[in-house]
Amino acid sequence: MTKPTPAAKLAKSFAPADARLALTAKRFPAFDRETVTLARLTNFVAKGLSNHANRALKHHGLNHTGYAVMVMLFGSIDQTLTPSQLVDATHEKSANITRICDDLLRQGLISREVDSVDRRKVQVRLTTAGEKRITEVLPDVVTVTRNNFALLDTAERLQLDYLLRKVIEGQEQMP
Amino acid sequence: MTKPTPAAKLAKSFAPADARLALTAKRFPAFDRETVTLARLTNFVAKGLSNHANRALKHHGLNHTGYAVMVMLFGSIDQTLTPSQLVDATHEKSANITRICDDLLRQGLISREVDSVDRRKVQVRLTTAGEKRITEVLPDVVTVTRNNFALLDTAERLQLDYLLRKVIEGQEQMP
DNA sequence: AATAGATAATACATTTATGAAATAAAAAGT
DNA sequence: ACTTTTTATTTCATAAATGTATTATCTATT
Repeated sequence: MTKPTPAAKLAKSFAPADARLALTAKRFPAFDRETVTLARLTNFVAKGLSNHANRALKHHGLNHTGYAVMVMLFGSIDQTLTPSQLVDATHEKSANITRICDDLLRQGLISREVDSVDRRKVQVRLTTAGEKRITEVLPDVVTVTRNNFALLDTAERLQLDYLLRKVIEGQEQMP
Repeated sequence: MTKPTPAAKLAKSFAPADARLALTAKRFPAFDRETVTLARLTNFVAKGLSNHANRALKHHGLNHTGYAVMVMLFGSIDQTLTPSQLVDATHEKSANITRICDDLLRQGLISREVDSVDRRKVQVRLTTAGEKRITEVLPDVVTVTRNNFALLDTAERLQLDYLLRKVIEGQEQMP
């Protein structure tokens, strides 16, 4: 038998990837099967999260990135952030923030105003329509998001939270 | 004081997101802060993984998705899979697999052949050049991938593996 | 106060990814 | 045998994301 797959009973849709990575590890000894598997698992979970969120958001005229921007604005003082702060909060690249804000602006969900103190900065603010939209959308998306993690109990969620932050901490130390 | 952030010392780059989500939870009681946070953390870790991998892959003429395709082929019998099997192994959409294979074919790293038994199917196979390329690339990418998880010990890696699979299991049960 | 360097945001070209439709072949049902 | 349905892949139009360059403004240094 080949090396046992961790938690073999779980997550059938990951089985094909498991099988391929197991064989790669066999053929290429330096292959670090566990960390590569973790990378693929993370990628897969992230895809599932955004796919499910997008489905719930589509008929609200949003996708998961536009939604992320609006949530971050909603959770900010005066419902206002600069594009740079949106980059920091969403981890999207600045060019993507510009593009997404262009779209939200077209929909009338945000406004843009040059900062009067530092004129390099732009203040992006949720409009009344934007606040209305996000509060309409939130219940749906929150439910969908929760469903992704429905099988984890409270302790497991906290553990996952901790482990993911520890990974990020490691990533921050990478060149 | 607002509710304490889990593992507050860890992962500075997630602090802005934490702050926004905390305030959103305050303003919108139905907001499930912990699961939404988990979703953002997962998204962020996945971004970091692909960004770091892409940097290591760029001067090998690959990106992380093309690399994923080649690894899955490398770990397959006769180093051959159909596009559908590549979809199952990589979790990329079929149209994307077609596009990526077009590129790998242009580079001479794979071959495509119509299956003689079931003529709907296409057998995608790693060429000699493809095998050479992937074995050149693997050490670099494996090192980079490992570095992402450098701060986790063995038990934590197994725990993360288990939790991610449990999330996937939950996602599989979603409509 | 003039200049050099850093920061902020956007524009543009290109790459990457997707949904939906089209094409083709096999399998299932009649 | 014939029709319907399902499966497999690709095509095409579009969306989403990125890297790099550009413009503008601020900060620090001389």
